[in-house]
Amino acid sequence: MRLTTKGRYAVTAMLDLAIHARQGPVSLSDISGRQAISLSYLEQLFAKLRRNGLVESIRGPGGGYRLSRQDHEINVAEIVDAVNETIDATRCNQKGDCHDGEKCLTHHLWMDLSDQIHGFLSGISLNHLVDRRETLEISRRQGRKGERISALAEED
Amino acid sequence: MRLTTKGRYAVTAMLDLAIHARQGPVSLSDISGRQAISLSYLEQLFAKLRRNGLVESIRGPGGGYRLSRQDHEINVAEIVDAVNETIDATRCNQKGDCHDGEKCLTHHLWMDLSDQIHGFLSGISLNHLVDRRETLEISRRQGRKGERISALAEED
DNA sequence: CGTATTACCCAGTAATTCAGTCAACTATTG
DNA sequence: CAATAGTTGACTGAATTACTGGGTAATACG
Ligand code: FES
Ligand code: FES
Repeated sequence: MRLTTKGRYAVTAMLDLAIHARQGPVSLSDISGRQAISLSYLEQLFAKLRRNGLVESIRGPGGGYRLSRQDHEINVAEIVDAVNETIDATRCNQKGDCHDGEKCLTHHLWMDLSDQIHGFLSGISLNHLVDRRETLEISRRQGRKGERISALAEED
Repeated sequence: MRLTTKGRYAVTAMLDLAIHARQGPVSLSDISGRQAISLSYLEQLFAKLRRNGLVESIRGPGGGYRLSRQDHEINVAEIVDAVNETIDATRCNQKGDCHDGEKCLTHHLWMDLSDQIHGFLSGISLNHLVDRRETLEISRRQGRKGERISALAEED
């Protein structure tokens, strides 16, 4: 099963993108600064996100990245899938051949688990995350160091 | 998140143990033969399983391992936990400090995911797995090469 | 008693994967 | 043209995994 820093960073970065969306394209160096993710590493991740049609890029000065769909149309599972091959709990990659060409004793269990995880993550959209109270909290705290985040979180 | 061959092997081996339970203690070399898992590797896994009170051992000729509880009282989450530290989807190990001492933007998401997975796996007992039709199928096929599995799967 | 059988323990290793870096390149804006 | 920002690919150090081997301790059986 693969859920590592790579997938987590990707989701974090996408969420950052979604939060700052209305201020126009967001550059990777902004995200890098706010989320403490290495710029070069972000470049790798966004290359994959772009190939999978989750974001689009605007080059040149003032450029950056933008979600290619609305934030309620992008779910977490897609993001993880995009950077991490696939979030699959089986050993055989769903092929059922990890004993010696045959299904191992526990194949079905891992298939079920994969479904479970995928179902859960695909039920959560970026919009969903943006709206969470805690996300606002954290994002506002991050905003204080450097970025103005304007009228996004003016309550509480 | 850690779910690797180690955890999968552990569950597979425990299931094998549960299936062959009524024939007395099961030796690791039997399991090794049936499930194609290296003997020395199994030893490592069972050391942990034993320390966590999931199995008990009988030494000497005719010895082997035995479940220390009934098969419906052992669930998959316990097994994975026993060999794999913990099955945790967060980066911070539940501590909420992976940004710089503070929660990252997506902390809550990974917490929820961890709960989800843990809930799912702890709802599945060994007994549950033993009773599945597919498990019988596969086990019987494995039985043909070497081991007699007697009247365990005489239907279909 | 002694030998075969099994668990137990520890140290080490090859291969893989992750996380991150670097450097060179291309496209766009102004 | 110069500055900005994305694009690409190769590369590295560190960690982890998966696995091996050698030796020790307990027990049953003859
Ligand atoms: S996990 Fe699919 S065959 Fe073993
Ligand atoms: S995953 Fe817990 S703080 Fe980032």
